Amino acid sequence: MADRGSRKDSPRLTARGAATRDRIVATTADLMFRQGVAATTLDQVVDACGISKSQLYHYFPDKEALIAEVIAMRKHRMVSTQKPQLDQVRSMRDLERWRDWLVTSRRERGEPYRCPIGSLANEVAGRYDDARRSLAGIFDTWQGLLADGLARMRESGELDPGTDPRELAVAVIAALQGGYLLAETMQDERPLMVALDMALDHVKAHVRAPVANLTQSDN
Amino acid sequence: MADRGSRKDSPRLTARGAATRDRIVATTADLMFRQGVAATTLDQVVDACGISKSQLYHYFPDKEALIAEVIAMRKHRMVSTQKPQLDQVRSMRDLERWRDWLVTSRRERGEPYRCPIGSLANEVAGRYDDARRSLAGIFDTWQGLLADGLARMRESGELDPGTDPRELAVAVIAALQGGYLLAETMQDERPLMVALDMALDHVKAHVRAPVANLTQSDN
DNA sequence: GGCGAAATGGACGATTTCGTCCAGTTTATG
DNA sequence: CATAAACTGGACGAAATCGTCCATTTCGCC
Repeated sequence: MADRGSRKDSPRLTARGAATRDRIVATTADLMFRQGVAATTLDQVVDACGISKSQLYHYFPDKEALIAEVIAMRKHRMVSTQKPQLDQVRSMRDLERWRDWLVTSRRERGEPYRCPIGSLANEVAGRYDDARRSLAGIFDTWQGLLADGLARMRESGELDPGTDPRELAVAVIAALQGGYLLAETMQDERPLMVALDMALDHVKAHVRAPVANLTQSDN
Repeated sequence: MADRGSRKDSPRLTARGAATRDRIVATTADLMFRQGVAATTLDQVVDACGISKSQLYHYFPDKEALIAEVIAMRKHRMVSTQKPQLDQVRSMRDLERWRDWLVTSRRERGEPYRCPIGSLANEVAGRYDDARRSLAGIFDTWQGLLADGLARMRESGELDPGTDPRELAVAVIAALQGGYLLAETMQDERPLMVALDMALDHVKAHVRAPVANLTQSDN
């Protein structure tokens, strides 16, 4: 398993130190999620964490390194929430459950219509190339988790043998991201749902045609 | 026609003044497109325009007003480039032409994989609510142009009578935006093309089913 | 307990950035 | 051509922001 570099660069790290460090990253991630990377000040981080400036520079050489850690945390968090859901995908029904879970879990937490990864990517992609690459890796991993599920659907005969799970996964994640952007901008969750419905219809279009009963109305 | 306030707030405006003002907006728009809103400094704008600080504050009360003008310009530019294309949409073939034009025109200009409106929206949506509303209006207009084309396709009988052009347009624009985001992050235009192909397949799924030959494979 | 390293607090400096001010120049118009 | 208003240049101030420094406290370990 590839070490993210969180623990390696600081030779020795006390339990308290590790806790503080993690708290800094988590708090910064939250601030950057809500107001953006550039708009998040190190002084804000210091205040929100209840620490002093020297801590920040004790654990991170500069702001860019802190951003890198935030991204690493986002990857870890994405995998730990998405993997359990996507690993269970074996049918269209499971995929619909995943879609519903995406929408309802966001709604329940009262979070803004925004993807923690997508919004990050949009802001830093043209500015910090290392960050951009890391975020590309996150998207790649995400698409991989989804593609694995689609591959299972193909192997089990639900999807057409000619289906490319990877390409399908790219399309679905793109729809998800675009749906988030429109939903946030218009302050309305319907664009997100519409986009996800399109994506799932697109997957459904690759369902192996049943021998009879072609006229069923789906959705 | 709703005046955007470009000419109204300055009672008299010399030809030279108007030219300078427009140049400021255009240059700022370009800088913000390439490096983001927060990362674009007023001093950078001053340097890039070859003007001095007082001009900026002669024409615009503050940075937020300048951002507002940039957004207004983006709307104008979007309409002037998208409307000629989308007004001609009367069939799936036209829609495919629009898709190809989107991809190739970006490629020819050597621009980054980024939507001038989407990237703007992602950055300011959670920060300046006025800007967010304006951008929502742009998306709404854009979707309207596309929906009109889809409505023509429905009226001419190419699309199913039960089709909702507006909802379809939302889905297509979402795919476009998500495709842009993935393309920029992964530095690869394929996600954009995959997303647009999905969107067009989704429209195609609403093509009125021919009376016979139901088992045709689309795509 | 004692020693060295890690962890912490908070002031401080350098730079950037937004916005102001005022003196000088150009333009429109009688 | 004279005058007022639009236009312009560039220095300047105030605040924000990144990053540094050093004294002090806490922790790990013998």
